[in-house]
Parts: sequence; C-alpha cells; structure tokens
Amino acid sequence: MSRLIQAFNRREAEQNCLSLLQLCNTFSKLKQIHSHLLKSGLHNNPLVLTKFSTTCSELNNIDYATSFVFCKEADTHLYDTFLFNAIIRAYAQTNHTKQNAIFCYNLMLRYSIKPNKFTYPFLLKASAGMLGLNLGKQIHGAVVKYGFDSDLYVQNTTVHMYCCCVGGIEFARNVFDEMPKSSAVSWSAMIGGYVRLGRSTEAVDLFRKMQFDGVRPDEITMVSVLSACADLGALELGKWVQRYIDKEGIPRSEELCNALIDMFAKCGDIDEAIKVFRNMNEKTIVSWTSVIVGLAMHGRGKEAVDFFDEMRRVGMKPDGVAFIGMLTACSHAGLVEQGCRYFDLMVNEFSIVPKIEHYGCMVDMFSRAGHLSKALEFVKEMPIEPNPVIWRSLIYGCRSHGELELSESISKRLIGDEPMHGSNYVLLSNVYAKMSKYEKKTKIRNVMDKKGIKKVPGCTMIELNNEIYEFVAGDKSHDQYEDIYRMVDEMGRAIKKAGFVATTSDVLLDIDEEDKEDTLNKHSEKLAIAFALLNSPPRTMIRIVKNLRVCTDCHAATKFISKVYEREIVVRDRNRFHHFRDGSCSCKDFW
DNA sequence: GTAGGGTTAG
Repeated sequence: MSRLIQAFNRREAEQNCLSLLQLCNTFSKLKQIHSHLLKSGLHNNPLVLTKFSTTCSELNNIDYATSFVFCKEADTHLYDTFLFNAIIRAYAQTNHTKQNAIFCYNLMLRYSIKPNKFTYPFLLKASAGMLGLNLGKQIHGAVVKYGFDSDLYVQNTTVHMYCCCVGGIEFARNVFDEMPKSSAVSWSAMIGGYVRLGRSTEAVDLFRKMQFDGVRPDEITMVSVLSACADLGALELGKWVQRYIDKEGIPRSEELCNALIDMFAKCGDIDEAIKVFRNMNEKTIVSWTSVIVGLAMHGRGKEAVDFFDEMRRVGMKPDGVAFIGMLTACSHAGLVEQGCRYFDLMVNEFSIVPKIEHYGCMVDMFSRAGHLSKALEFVKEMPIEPNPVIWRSLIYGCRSHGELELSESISKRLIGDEPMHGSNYVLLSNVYAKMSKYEKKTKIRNVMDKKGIKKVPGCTMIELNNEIYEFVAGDKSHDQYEDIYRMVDEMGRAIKKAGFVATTSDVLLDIDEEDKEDTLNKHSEKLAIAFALLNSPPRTMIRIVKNLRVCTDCHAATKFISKVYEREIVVRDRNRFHHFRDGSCSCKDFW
C-alpha cells in the first residue's frame, strides 16, 4: 500500500490514494490508509481529504474524519466547499447528528468558505429532521440571500423541509405555489407533507391538481397518494389509483406494492391486500408486517399467527414493528397466551428490547381480556415508566369488566398529569355510565365544561360515487339531511321491531331515556349508514370509517341493521374493523 | 467530485 501511495509523482499518488479509498470497505483498512496518508503527506490534499471524509461517512464513522480534518494541527487552507459539503451531507444523513451539520455550516461561514447550491439541500435536509421551524426559516433565508432559491433541487428540498417542521406546511405550500417549474418530486414532497399530517383530503386534492397541470406522477408520488387513500379508508379511490398505476405503466416498486397492501388492508379489503402480497417477487419486512397488521385490524389473529410462522420459515427476520403487529393481532383476537409467547420470543430469541409500544400492546391485551390484575402486575414490572396510553387501556378494560375503584384511581392520576386531555374524562365518565353512576358522570361532565375541555367529536366518513362524505353527530349540513333523519327514524323502528333494545349507558348526557335514544340516533355512524341506505343499490356492501371507537349502542344497532336491511356493513373504527353481516359482527363483540 | 420526494406500528 505504501508503495502505491508513494508513486512517482504526486498526481499519480493522489489517484492511487483515491482509488484505495474508493475500495476501502472496513474501518481497519481505513485506519491503515490514514496512517499512510499522514506519512506520505497526502493528507494535505483537498481531494483526498474530501474522499477520506466520504469514506468515513460510508463506514458510519464521520466523527473520525472530522476529528482529523478539524484538529488543531490541520491546515485550514485546505478547506473548500467540497470538503464541507461532504461532511455536512454525512451529518445530515443520520438523525442524531443533524445538529452537527448545522454546526459545520457555521464553521464553514467562519472560515469564509462559500456554500454552493449543493450545500443547501443537505442543510435543508438536516433542519427538516430537527423539526425546528425557526432554523428552517434561517436556512431558507440564506438560500434566498445567496440566490440559490431559483434552483429546482433546492426548491424541492425547501418544500420538503417546511413540510417536516411543526407548523411549517403553509410555508411549504407558499414555496410550492411560487415555483415557476415543478417536477414529480415537488408534487410528491407537498402531497407527502399533507399525508404525514393526516390531511389526506388535501393530499388527494393536490394529486388531482397535479394531473390537471399535466405533471406525470411517478411511483413515489403514488406511494403517498395510496397512503392518503389508506388513511381515508377510501377503497374506490384506492382501486382507481391501482388501475391508474397499471394504465400509466408506473413501475411497481417494492414500496409501491407495500403501499398497495397497506391501502387495501386499511380500506377493509384484506383479501385483496394478501393478493398483492402474494404477487410480489421480493417481499420485505414491511410487506410482511403490513399484512400482519392488516389481519390484526380485521381480528383475524389466527391467520396473523400463520403468516408470522410462514415469514419465519422463509427466513425473514421479524423486527420490532412486526412484533407490534403480532401483539396487536393477539390482543384483538383475545389470544392472551399466544401474545405472551410472542413477547418472550421477541425478547429472548430476537434480542429486541421492548419499547413502550410493546408494553402498551401487552397491557391492552390483558385488560381487554379482563385479566386486570395481570395487566396491573405487568405495568408494575415494566422497566420503563408507563405512559398515558397504557393507563388509558387499563381504564378501558375497567369499563368492560366493571372495575370502578381501579378506574377512578387511575383516572385521578391521569387527569393530574394531563388535565386538558379530553379522553381522560370521557373514559371515566363512560365507566360511570356503564355502572349507572349518573350523579358521578354528571359531575365529570361539569368539570369538563368548567375547564373548557372538549371531547373529540365523533366523525364518520363514507365514500359514494367517487365522492367522500363526512358526518358528525347531529349533522345537518348535508343537502339530504331531512331524508337522512327520516331514514334514521325508520331504521330505529325497523330494528326495534326485530328485537333491538337501545343501550343508553354510553351516552354522556344525563337526560331521560327517550331523549337519550334520540341522541344515540344522531351518532355520526348512524347518519352515514342511513345516507348509504338511501343512496346505494340494495344488497351492496356499505363501508364506513369512524375516527373514534364505535360505541356500544351503534355496534349493537348495526348488527340489527345488517340483518333487517340485508346489507354487509364494514366499519373501520379508530382501532380495528368490524364486519357486520346477518346480525352479527366479526369482532364477536370483543373490541 | 457533490442534490430532491415514498411504504409497516403507536
């Protein structure tokens, strides 16, 4: 090696050194090269220095390069834009080193090294990951000041950066709207930004505008659009997107297939999701996990277990997310023993350190199944501090299994920790309602009113004839609302005749029985179902999406509706799917 | 010699 570097002339030595670095694939080799650099004096070469830094970064050890480049003895005359770009890029790539990227940028300015148009995408990427809107604005300001804001690459990264900052989406949209020219990348960045914020309707609208503007989407754009469909539960739209992808010859990348699987699973067509999965040539852990999570959401725990076993047979190694899927599957299907086995398997065989989410799944599983003391014991033995999500699953379990005192003591604590979080009050008040403690329930309600705490309003979406409709409780904003309410009344009479008795205990308000029933009848899911009965052909399936958990009364009523009106009704709630058919639900009343 | 957007859970 030393002979190679000490070649006849400096130029040749430089070239040799660059190719050595190019081929270097281990850190020990790199150290060897480093010592030869120092001996031969080649460390005083800007090209070599930059390549050295890039190689360090590729071997995940950028700190090694910087400690050398920026040491006290270093020759600062060697610093140039390329060198800084390489280092900033390396730091921007890794989540926990992003602030170093900004630090190096400041250092660069201090040495009067001019940033160029390549510097800013790295910096914008770094500030995107740090979520600081002010920092993002500063970098954007510098971009404008140096005149790099006319560059398409820089513009796209700026849009992405603002999308990633809390409260930055409108800034992103401003930059996006001002762009004289755009590419699929610009649109994907903006659409992806809306999707990440859960503003899926806007994402879909923007996709439509993209087509109107004649910009050809690529497979990355389609991944975000599918993600929006999944979020909305818009199956028809999702199917249309799938046809569009085929028609336009957009390549089906792994990620695109994964997004298709996820879309079908979240839109209620798990069998189609499995079909996409089976047709994939190369399945990744994400593909497997998406199917497992999908099966879990549909309460098909046994099949999820089969899938997991198949995955292991073909040699795919499960990761922490796959185990979350499995634990959720067990939880939703009441497979407590299986769930415990998977938890042990994860820890002991796969050496995965459980995160709070894994513990959350376990607590949820125990408390749903009514093993409340087991759940509490588990919480006590957890090596990490339980979070409010965990306490809330305990209360949910308390409600289903009549544990009044336990839920009161947990709620007290939760309300102390998060006094403005509405669901902490709603959960407790639901426990009271379930046990007919109406005075206590009213008291909670009054506390909420006094503190100005709002319950998240229930909202149900339904897709019909290429249109997405939204309903909230007592909604009168729809053109057809008179017909809808008439239909709700008719539904109420029909199911009563068939033997349905309203379960009024979930209603928050303390009013007399008849009024309670009236309030129940205005629940958003009932409005959506009535709307669907009015506007879709007889015997066709009805699919609705609810933002909260479905309430006991609506669940019971929907069973009767499915029988009386001969309709299969698929409800996606915040947690899972319910398939209602001929008077019963796929969740077997376990949710 | 350097650059941009994406998928699984909670």
